Amino acid sequence: MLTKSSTELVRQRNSVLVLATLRRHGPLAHTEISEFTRLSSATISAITADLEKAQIIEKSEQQPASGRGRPRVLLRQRRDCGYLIVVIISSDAVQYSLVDYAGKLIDRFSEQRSHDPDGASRFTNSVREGLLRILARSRIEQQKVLLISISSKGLVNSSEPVLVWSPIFGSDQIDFESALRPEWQAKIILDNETLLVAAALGAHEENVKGADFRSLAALSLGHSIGLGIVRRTSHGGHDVSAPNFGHMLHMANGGLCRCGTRGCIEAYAGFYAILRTAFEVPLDTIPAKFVPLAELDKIAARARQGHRISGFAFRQAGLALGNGLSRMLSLTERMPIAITGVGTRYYDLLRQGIEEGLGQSHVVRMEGMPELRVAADEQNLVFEGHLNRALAVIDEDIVVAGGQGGD
Amino acid sequence: MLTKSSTELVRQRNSVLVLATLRRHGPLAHTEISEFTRLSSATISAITADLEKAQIIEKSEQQPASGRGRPRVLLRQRRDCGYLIVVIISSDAVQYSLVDYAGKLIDRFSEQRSHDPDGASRFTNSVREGLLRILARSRIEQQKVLLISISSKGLVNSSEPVLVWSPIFGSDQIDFESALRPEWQAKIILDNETLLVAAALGAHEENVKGADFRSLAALSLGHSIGLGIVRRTSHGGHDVSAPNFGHMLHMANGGLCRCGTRGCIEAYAGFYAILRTAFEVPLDTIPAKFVPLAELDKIAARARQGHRISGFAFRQAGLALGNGLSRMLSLTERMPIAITGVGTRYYDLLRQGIEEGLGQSHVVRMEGMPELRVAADEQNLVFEGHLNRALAVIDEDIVVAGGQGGD
DNA sequence: ATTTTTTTCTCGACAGTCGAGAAATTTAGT
DNA sequence: ACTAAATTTCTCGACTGTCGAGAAAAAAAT
Repeated sequence: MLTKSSTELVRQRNSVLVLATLRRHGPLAHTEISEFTRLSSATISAITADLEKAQIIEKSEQQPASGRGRPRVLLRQRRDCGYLIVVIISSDAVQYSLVDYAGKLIDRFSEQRSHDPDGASRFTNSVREGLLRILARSRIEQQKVLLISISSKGLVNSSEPVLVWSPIFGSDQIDFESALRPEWQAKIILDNETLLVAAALGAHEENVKGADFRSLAALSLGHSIGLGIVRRTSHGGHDVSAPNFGHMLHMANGGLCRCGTRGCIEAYAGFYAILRTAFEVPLDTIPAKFVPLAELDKIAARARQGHRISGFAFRQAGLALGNGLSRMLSLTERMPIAITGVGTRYYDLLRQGIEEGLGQSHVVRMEGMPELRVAADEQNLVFEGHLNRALAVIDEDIVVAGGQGGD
Repeated sequence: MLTKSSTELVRQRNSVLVLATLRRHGPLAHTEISEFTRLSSATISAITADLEKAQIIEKSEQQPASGRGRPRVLLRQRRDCGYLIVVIISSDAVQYSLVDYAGKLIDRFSEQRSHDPDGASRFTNSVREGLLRILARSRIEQQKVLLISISSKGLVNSSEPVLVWSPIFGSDQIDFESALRPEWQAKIILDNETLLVAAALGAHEENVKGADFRSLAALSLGHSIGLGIVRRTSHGGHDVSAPNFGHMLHMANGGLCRCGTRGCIEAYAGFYAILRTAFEVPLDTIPAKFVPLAELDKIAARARQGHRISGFAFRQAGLALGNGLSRMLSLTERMPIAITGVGTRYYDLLRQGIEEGLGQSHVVRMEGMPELRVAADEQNLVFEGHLNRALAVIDEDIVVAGGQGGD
C-alpha cells in the first residue's frame, strides 16, 4: 500500500485480467469475457479494441453460427505476437522448447549434458548454442522472442536469474542474465523445477476447487529432493516459493550429504542415501556422484520381498521426509502434499515412513495427517508450470509496454 | 489478479495511503502529504476534503507560522473518530488498553488471571467483563469502539479470531467472535503475540532502512517459545505470520513437551525444559506446569559460575533453537533474527548453542550466519504491534465504509 | 504599500468504467 | 420474401478519478 494508484493502472490491471481469462478459457467472445471478468461490456469493447490495435489479440475466423442472434466473434491471442523459449535443465540433459504466444509448442529438442565437472562456463556456452539452434530451426526473428524461461533443480535467487546452488554445479553460481544478455534482449527468468510443478498443480487445483483452494506443496523425489509451495494471495494471485528443503537439517551431525554438510534430509532420502543405508556403508562416507536407477530398483525389489535392511533404507528415507514435512507444516498452514518425481515408484516403500515421520510432530497430531497424493508425469507438470508463469509474465510486460510504446 | 479494478478502488487505495502516511509521519501539511505519497496536490485536496467532510481528519489549530509565505495548515486524524481496545493476554494477567483513533492511550488496567484450569468459558466471561469495565470507566459510547485487537501466545486461526491452541488453555479452542458478537459490533481481530513483536520490529526496520528492508524474524523466549516473521510484499505492504515454532519437531522421540508430543523445540528450550535438564530429571517426565523465574535465575547463576550441568541445560536449549531457526531459514530467505522475551536475560548462556545449532545446517554454511540481535522491552513491542496493525485495519474499514455510507 | 515567497485551492483536460440503448446479424415463423 | 424475435457487439453520455497549471490566500521582507 506504499505506492499510489491511478486510472492508467486500472486499465493495465484490467487488460491483464482480460488476457489472463483468455488464457484460462481459450478463445472467448466479448460477452463471455465480460461474464468471466465481471467487467461491463463497454469496458471489454474498449480494452479489446486497444489490444487488437496493438496486435496482441485478433478476431478469429467466424465459426458455424450456433443458435440464433448475431453470431459471436471469438477473440484469441495472436500466435505471432511473440515467442517463448523454455529451457529445462535436468541432471542428464537440457531440453529446449519453442512456444508461441498462444502457448502452442512449435519446436523441441533435447541435448545430452556432458558429465564433465568443468562446469559452469562450458555449460552456459552450450545453453547459448542451444538457444541459437532452436531459433535457427524455426526461422523466427530473435527480437520476437520475448522471454526465456529456464528451470533447474537447486536453489535460485528469487529476484535475479542466478542459480545459487545446484546438485549439478554445486555452489558454482551460474548467472544467466550476464551469460545471455548482450546476445538476447528477451527477458530471462529462472525458477526451481519443483516450484514449477507446484505452480502447475496449484493451477489444476484452483480450476477444480475455485476459491476454496488455499495452498499446496509439491515434493519431488529423486537423486535430490525438491519442494515447492503455492499459496493463494489475498488478491487472488498465486505466491509460489521453492525452499531449500532437500538440505534442511534433518538430524544434527547426521549422515554426510553431497553438499558437504551433515544431516541434510537428502542425506537420508536422496537416492544415493538410500543406497548407502541399504549397503550399510558408514554414514560419513562421501556419497556416490551418480546412482543408476536400476541399482535402486534392485534394492526396492529386495525390500518388497521382505529383505530387512533394504526395507529399512526406504523407511529411513520416509522418516526423514516425514519429519521434514512436519517441520514445514509447523511453519505454514495445513496443506495437501503432492509427491512427484522418479522416486514415486518407491512410494509403496516410503509411505509408512513418511506418515510415521509426520505423526511424530505436534501439528500433525493437532490438525491431522495432511492429504498425501502422488502426481505422476513430473516432466509435463514442469513444462506446464513454465507456460503458466512465463505467459503470465509476457502478458503483463506486453500490456505495460503497449501502453508506453503506443503504436 | 483475479479481481477487477475500478476508479473507485483507486480513490479508496489512495485515501488509505494518505491516512497511512499521516500515521507514519504525524500531522502533515497538504504539501508534505503530496511529497510523501507522490500524489499531485490537486488529488490531495480532493481526498482530504472528502476525509474532512466524513469527520475522519481535521485541520489542526494553526501553529506559529515559521518562515514566510502562506502558513501551512496541518492535517491530523480526529481523535474522536473512533476507538480501539487492545487486549493482551499473558500467562498471569490480561491487560486492557483503550486507545483513540490518533493512537493515543486513554486508559489502561490489568487483571490477574485466575490459575484455575476450568478454563475457556470462564475466561471469555472475564474478558467480556474487562471490556465492559474499560468502556464504563471512559464513558465512551460502545458504538464508537471500532475494533477490539486481542493477542495471546499460541496458535491462531489466520482468518477468524479463534485461538486454536495456547499454552494456557491447551487445545480448548476459544472463539472470540462468537463470545463477544451479540454484545459488541466492533470488528474483532486476534493475533499471536510474537507476530505483533515481529510487526513492530519490521516497522522500525523499515523506517531505518527504507526499501532495503526485506524481512525479519522475532524469536520470543520464555515459558514457551514464539516466532513471528515479517516480509515486505511486492506492493510495499507487510506480510506477517506466526508459525507454530515452539512445537516444531526438534528431535524425533525426544523429550516430552507440555503439549503431549515428544521432541518439540519447547521441550528443550522452554523454561521448564531447561529446569528439567539442569536437574537431570528424565526427559519423559511430565513437565512442571509453571516455573518460577527465580528458579531459573538460580540455574543461570550456577551456569555462569561454571557449573557443568547447568551450563549444559542452556546450551542444549540453544542448540534446539539454533537447529529450529536453521530449518526455518531453509524454508525462507536469509533474514535477521531479533530475540525478545524474558529469556533474553539468559542470552549470554544461550548464544553459543544457538550459533552452533545454526551452523550445523547447509543454509547457514552457504549464506553465512544470520544477524542475531536482542530486542528488549517485549511488552512495548507487543503494544506497538497492536497499534500498527489495528489502526491500519481501522483506516481501511473507515475508508470503505465512508465511501458507501457517504454523507 | 509593494514585492516575494510559500501554501492551498480551483479549473479544465484527460483517462477509465458503467448502464442503456442503438446497430448488426442471424434464426424462426408466416 | 418478409417480418419478428433473439442475441451479440458497438456507441454515447454520465460519472469518478488524477494531473498540471495557474489563481487565490496569507504571511514576511523590502
